[in-house]
Amino acid sequence: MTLFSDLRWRGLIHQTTNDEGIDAWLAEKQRTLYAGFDPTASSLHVGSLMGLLMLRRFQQAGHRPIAVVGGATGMIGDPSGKSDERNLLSKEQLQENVEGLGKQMARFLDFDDSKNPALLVNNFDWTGNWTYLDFLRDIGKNFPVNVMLAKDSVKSRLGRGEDAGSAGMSYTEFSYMLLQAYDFVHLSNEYGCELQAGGSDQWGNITAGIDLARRMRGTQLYGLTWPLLTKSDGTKMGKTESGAVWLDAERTSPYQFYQYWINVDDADAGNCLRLLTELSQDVIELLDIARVNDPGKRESQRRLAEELTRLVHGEVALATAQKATEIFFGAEIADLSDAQLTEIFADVPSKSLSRSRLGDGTLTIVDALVESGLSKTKGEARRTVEQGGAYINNRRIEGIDALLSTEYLASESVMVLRSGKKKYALLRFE
RNA sequence: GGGGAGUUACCGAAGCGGUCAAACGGGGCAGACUGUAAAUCUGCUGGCUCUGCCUUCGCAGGUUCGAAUCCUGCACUCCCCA
Repeated sequence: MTLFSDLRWRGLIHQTTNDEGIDAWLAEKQRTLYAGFDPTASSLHVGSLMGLLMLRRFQQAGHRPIAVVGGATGMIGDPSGKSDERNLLSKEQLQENVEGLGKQMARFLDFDDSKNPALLVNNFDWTGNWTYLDFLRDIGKNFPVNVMLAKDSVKSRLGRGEDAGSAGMSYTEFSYMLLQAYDFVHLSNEYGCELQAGGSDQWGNITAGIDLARRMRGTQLYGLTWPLLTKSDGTKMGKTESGAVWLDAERTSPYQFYQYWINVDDADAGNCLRLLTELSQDVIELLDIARVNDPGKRESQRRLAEELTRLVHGEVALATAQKATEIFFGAEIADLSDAQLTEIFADVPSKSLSRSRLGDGTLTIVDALVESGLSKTKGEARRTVEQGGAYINNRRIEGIDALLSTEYLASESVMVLRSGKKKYALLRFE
């Protein structure tokens, strides 16, 4: 199967500038392509996965990927797909973000390959030195305003009347597409880059780049977009109540990341497997069948979580996330070390108590629940225990008078308390 | 300025002299069921040194053996008439 037919099968192709020819064009020889990443935060998130994986798929197929971080375009703000004018980030903040993104990309792309190494560039490097007058004369001259006004990203913001929510648009954002268009021209000059890939909201910017290249140099460039990653209910993938799902372990722990995918709706699982994993068509189709026959087993979600966690956080973090999952969903906790518990329960509140309280026979289960913060009052703690909702190391504790001693420790000095199904807290006895 | 209604626990809302820590609903917390879903069902839901004690029914006083319930004053909210 060719790269392109695989992408098609996965549903990764939304539009191309050359539907009939692109498959053969890619098969013909090594091509260089690029995709851009917005440095609006210092970490990539689930939304960036599509782009990273796209570049990765191309690299694995022997092509040469360029990841462009928008140090310059980020200063302007891409209006595509946005209903409101964006706040500008400071230069310092942008610089920090650009560096953060670069580090994460090494997980997905091989920058040292001898045949087709990936490349990471920052468009500030070639855009920062333009003077305003030069830019207007050399670039701006090639942009008919009527064409610019016809782009969806502009139209949707200028719509009057029926589109009452439209927020207008500043000249700054209106100029955005010129910068991105020039990126493409620059990359084609500098690196022979002929293809730009992006989310479907990038179509207008991509074609703007292709037009500019034709006008300035008479060269033919190509574009390709992937669909936006949305759930069956129409909302964006990668958002939780507590915010975006990040690829940075500091922001979204590997456990939370793993859990996010485990909880993907049945209706979205097939799509996610196709769009976000590198599993083969055979494997994915078997998972589709399994999902219909035995949805309760959730093999698709497990596989999805496994593949993505491994890719983003590595094998070791995956193992920890899986171990944590086992524990969080009831497995009795025993024979672990402080270090392991600390890692698994990284997201759980903990409290330190004096070790002597374990020896003197005064610390009851009720006290422990209150100390840990799992219960607000002793009355509440008592109720929890009486109703069978109190656990230490995932073993139910009966009787409100139960005294805690060192034999309840799960490791050298840590005890794992749980109230109800999934509220955990650690007590450290030091 | 005149007349009326109200202020109850996390929220809404009963209670109108003792059996009221206060009905009922929502929320919350546990349990069962279950696919780490949704729905459903059950129990609990002021605090504590817990067969009892303490603090709560706008605030402050008073009547009474006894008040969330009656009286007086104060504060705030709402409605009607000017």
